Amino acid sequence: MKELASKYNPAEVEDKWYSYWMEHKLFSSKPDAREPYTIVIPPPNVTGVLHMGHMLNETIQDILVRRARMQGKNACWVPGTDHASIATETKVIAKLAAEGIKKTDLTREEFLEHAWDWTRHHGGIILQQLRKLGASCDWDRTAFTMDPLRSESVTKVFCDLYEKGLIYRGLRMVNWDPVNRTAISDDEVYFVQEQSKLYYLRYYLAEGETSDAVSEEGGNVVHVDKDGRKYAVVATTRPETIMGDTAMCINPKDPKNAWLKGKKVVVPLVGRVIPVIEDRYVEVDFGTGCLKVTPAHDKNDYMLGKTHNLPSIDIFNDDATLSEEAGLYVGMDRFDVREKIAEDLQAAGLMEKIEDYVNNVGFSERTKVAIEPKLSLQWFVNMKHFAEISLSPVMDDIIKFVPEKYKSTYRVWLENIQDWCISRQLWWGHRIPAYYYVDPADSTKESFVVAESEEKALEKVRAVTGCQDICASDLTQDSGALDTWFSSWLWPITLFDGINNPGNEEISYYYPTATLVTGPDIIFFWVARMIMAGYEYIGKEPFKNVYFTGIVRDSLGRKMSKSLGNSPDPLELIANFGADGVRLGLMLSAPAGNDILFDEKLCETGRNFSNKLWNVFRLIAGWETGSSESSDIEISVSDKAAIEWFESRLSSAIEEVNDLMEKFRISEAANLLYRLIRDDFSSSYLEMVKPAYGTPVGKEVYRHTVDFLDSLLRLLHPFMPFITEEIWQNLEERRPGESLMVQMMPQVTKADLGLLKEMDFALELLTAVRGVRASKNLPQRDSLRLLVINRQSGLSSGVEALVMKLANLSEIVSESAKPEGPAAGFIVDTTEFAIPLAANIDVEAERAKIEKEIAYHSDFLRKIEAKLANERFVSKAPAAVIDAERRKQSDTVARLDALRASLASLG
RNA sequence: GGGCGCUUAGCUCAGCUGGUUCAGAGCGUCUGCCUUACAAGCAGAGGGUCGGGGGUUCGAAUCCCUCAGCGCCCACCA
Repeated sequence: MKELASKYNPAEVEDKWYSYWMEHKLFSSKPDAREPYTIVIPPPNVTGVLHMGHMLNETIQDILVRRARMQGKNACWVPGTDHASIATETKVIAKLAAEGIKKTDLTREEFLEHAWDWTRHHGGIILQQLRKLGASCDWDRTAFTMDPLRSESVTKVFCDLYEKGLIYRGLRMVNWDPVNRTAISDDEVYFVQEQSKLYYLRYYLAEGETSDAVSEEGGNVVHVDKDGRKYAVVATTRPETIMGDTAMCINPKDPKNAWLKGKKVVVPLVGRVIPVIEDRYVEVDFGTGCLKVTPAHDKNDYMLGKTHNLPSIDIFNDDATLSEEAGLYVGMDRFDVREKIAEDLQAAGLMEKIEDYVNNVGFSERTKVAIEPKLSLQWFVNMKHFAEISLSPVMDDIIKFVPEKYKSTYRVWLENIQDWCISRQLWWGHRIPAYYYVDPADSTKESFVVAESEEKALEKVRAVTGCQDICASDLTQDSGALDTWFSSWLWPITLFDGINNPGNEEISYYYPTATLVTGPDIIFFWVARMIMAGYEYIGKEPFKNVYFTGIVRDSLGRKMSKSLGNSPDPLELIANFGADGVRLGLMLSAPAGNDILFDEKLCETGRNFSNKLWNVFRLIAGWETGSSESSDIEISVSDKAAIEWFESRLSSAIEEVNDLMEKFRISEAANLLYRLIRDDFSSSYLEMVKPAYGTPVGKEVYRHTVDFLDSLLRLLHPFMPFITEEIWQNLEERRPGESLMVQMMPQVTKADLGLLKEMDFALELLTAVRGVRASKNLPQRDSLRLLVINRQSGLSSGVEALVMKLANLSEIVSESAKPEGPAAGFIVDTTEFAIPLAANIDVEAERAKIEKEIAYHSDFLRKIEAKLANERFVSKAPAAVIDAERRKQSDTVARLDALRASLASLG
């Protein structure tokens, strides 16, 4: 055995084993007779880089996959990336802008060329980084949401849903991103409370409107200017939209504004005469109770416009500058207009007042620009059908959500679902397979067909129109692209080619997948929609479990972000602490669904533990098994007890780990293994069987110890794959290509509960003796005598021998009473012990200590006795509980007796 | 405005179906140790009225009500 460094060096080890696993194709999966265990990666953005959120996510997936593999399942983890339509397009535009190129100067083809360049250049870095983490993905399966197979599937699905009437094109109020000049879905809008202003504008009664009959009676609030002209006041946060006003609205039950009923008013500055309509939608108490209605630029106004048949005036261009339609401020930006028009209104005497106001403003998630509600022709998926097929599987736990609380989030969303706007006015993405043509019978009419290809579209057009002269150049494909999620929602299906090639071997074998690991932030974007697509296209759930991780925050609880600079670079962490160290650190405090407050300290704990394990190996590897004769030496009772105990301990730990993993309590499982290895195996077991310096270890002890370590390595492997492989490979002779990765998890054997309990007692006794040593300054190398006073029951000889060895006792003697002379006394369970001391002890301190104990236990006893004296308790509580209570009572009495005896012996 | 969740040791959190000697773990703190695997270590110690109040129960950290504080999601009244 070569010389082993006392410090574990992950950098040397990790790359070596990753290459080894790759070389021997250990991540590779093909359908076979075994039970499949499939995980599809939540595809990161193709041009993204690894951040802490990914680290958490991918570590969990790797743990699940590696564990399943070691349980004999055919584990398959499919990696890939997402084209991230809007995110990538935004980045490419920014990059071009830096080079002085505007998107509008390019053709679609030229732009896509740039985008593909960018993708090739920056793409897939993140997948390379995942290897550093140890991710056991089947890299041969690496997919991209915009590769040919996935693209073809997307187009097919679009056409299919259109045929089924589940996709439609319609004029709707959508969220418009004026920077990217595209519609976005409701889910891509976030709201921010903003400090803004509420402008109160004067809407004068139109010429010829008589209001003579109006009196102030009945609660009417009539505004009159100095010239005696009557006007209404409208409060708005967006005065720049008045050019689009086509009505003013009041609540029919509003007494303040009753005088306006049926009247017409004049839009300030614009001069347009608009009617006053009535709708209960208007809040009487907000502002003045008068609402300006701009059907083209507000969702609610749009609804009002529809109900009351109002005209709609679109005053904005696609970039949110004022259009010709506005008539005023043409070409100016909306926010500049807001300031300008406020001044102009003021100057014209049309501004009643301006108040500070806090309101919620919607922003585009991608470009961080205020979204503009805009009426436009877009493509939608009818979600009613999908909501129906996807609710009950989650409610009935056919798809299990961990943690469960997200079930209700999911239900509420589905119950209030809106149609999904899937068209984007972007180029980077799957192009919408709709083809427009001018109707040959009526040149003013534009029609369209939806088809998988231009050829098929042409056929359709010819069939529909009956006109064979139409050729490809007469067709114009929709210039828009599809929402990224319209490809992601098919991910678990398209990874196995289940759309183009339904029922193929792969989809039949790997689908439904086992567990999806993702953040709750994309439960609607992605999780829900995958469930929908899964049932629609395969008729089965896409996954059996969804494990929602929390958000990784910094130690102050702040979200990690680039701008705060509080996000550590994962690769740097790996370089500092080893991938294993980082993985364990993350897992030690990452309960499902709870945010994790990340601190590098965690990784340090992980690294320290790696080192611990490494030294465990060094110790065992360094043991001499001695000459062949020594192998005949009979095993000592203490070694035998140690082995039997750890066997039981290990078995019960395996059982616990199985249970925890079953319940996705991953961090608890990590914690358990951490303690099992550090405390039970290293601190206790190894110290028990460790041979004296220079003496050989017995063959049987060695054999068992190696087996124990082997089992521990298997259990730990999913969490810390590199170091466990390194040690496993060196622990015994291995054949080329052999790997811990594909060994079986250790099985539960029978745990001897009596022995476990006995050892707990022994370890407690050991701690007590060490406590005496620490407080009395008695070095470990000096052996002590231990007296057992009035012994009730004994330890087995093996365990007793272990206590003697670990506590360095010369003997354990039974006495009927505590003998005279200085001694340190203590009680474990109900037994009193004493260690005779050479020097005098501090009697007063000792007395105080014992008295404190007596007080505590007396109080405890009082409570128990009160309980047992309670008639209702004795008659109502189950027998087992009463028995336990009686046992507590007698134990406490015994303990108190011992304490009092101890006190008395102090003299 | 609606919904969900949280509050247990200095910090981060377990504590599951009310009862196991139940008040726990890790980290941090303090004390002593360079003991031939490991100072990235070992041994020992201290530390909590389980957010406040009320109720149910023989029995409550655990169930119910209420108050306070915190967090998240949804909705978007100009």
